[in-house]
Amino acid sequence: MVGMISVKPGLRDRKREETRRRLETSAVDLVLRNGLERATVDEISALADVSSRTFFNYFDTKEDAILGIHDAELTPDDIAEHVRATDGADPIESTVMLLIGLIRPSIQGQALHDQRLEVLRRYPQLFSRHMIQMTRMIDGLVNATTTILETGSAGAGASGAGVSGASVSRAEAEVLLTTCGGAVRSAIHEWVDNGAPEPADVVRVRAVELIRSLGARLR
Amino acid sequence: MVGMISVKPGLRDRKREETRRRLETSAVDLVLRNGLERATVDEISALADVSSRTFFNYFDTKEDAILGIHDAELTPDDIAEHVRATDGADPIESTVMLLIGLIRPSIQGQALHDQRLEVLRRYPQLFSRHMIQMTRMIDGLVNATTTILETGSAGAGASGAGVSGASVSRAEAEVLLTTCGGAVRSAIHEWVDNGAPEPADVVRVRAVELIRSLGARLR
DNA sequence: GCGAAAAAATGCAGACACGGCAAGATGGTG
DNA sequence: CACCATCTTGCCGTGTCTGCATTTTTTCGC
Repeated sequence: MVGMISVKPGLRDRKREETRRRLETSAVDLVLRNGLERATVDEISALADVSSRTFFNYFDTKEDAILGIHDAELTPDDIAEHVRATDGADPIESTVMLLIGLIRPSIQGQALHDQRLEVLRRYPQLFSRHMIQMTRMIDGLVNATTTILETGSAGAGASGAGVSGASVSRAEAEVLLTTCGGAVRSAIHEWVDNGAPEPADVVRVRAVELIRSLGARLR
Repeated sequence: MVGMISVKPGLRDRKREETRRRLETSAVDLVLRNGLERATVDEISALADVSSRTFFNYFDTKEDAILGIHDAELTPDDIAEHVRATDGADPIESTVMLLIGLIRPSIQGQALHDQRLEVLRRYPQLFSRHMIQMTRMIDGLVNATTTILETGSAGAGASGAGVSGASVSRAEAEVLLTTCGGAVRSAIHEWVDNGAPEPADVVRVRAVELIRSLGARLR
């Protein structure tokens, strides 16, 4: 479900993508214009030229639209795919990349980019949404990883996603992933507070750095 | 605001405490009886013999009532107090104790105890509420710690809460605290999934163990 | 005790998020 | 073109949560 939808978009899917984009930009625009509270789903939908009912066909909550979160479910296959793609890389680095990839849309929406950053700067509460999302991802990750380890469906490459080895309890995996998620969150936070030059790279490097630093401190 | 409210409860405060307790038990009861979705604020309030309007004088959200979360604000003074109380203890251990203390009510409500655990077992989504709460606490903690470090209001004991030393960036502190929070969350999760014998001790020990294990793995 | 002041409870009205359902519009396909 | 799947939309309901004005309850000085 990650890199396999490239045969041909088709008008339908293009329109759907376009509508989603319009909803996201409308949401961000209205939040910046009227404030987070005063931006209602009705207004956002109206500005995007769809019914407010349709809004909920695209997003679960208002905040998801603002952040551009597609509720990315993470299947065991996705993990396996990622493991394969980043084979040989450092486990921590690989894990951080995976997590960043999941919330990338919310921080890298091209034209929305600057405005979305401004929103995050003005309403830092939205970061908690990131954390929730991250937690859900982590749960999914742990489950998926467990599945992989049990079924061995990732083949010989099952030792790369940072949760490698058979002697890792579920709790240990959760803690490791939570730490990575927290590092990513903090790195994004820093990055937003500054001007935010190049996206993923800076964040990734900083996140890994933070994890290393923690490792040193836990001695 | 932590250990100083012991002069004399007074009728008012006792009643208030009682009402809160009734709301919490009513919430838990109804969730177990009718399910999480079908338990409405109106029902909960009715069962607790207060108006549904009053409900929101006690809790911000329905889930807060179910979990028994009082929205514990953490002031710099609280931190200083805690630092003083756990002076000499291991920084990690001290930090874990602080975090556990903040969500203790939600896992240690005496008579509610078993039922609340059953709720958590049936609806694990509620754990995410814990995580939000934890994140908020962490933000508060980081801010408070910064204040302490700047003003030095904790006196000579400012080097105990796990965020000691002057060379700790905000991001580093966040990551460390997030890790501790994640460890506590996972420890509670495990503890709930089992029968849950003695509360705080088991959770604390396990959480610290998880953090140590992570430290070893981050080599 | 008693009466004023503070605090809490309540009722009411309403904004808003979100969901189910069924009818209508529209792109994909043989 | 016709058929099917999917998407949109309107309608209406339920439930969360808030502001405001009013009433009840507790506290406290006297």
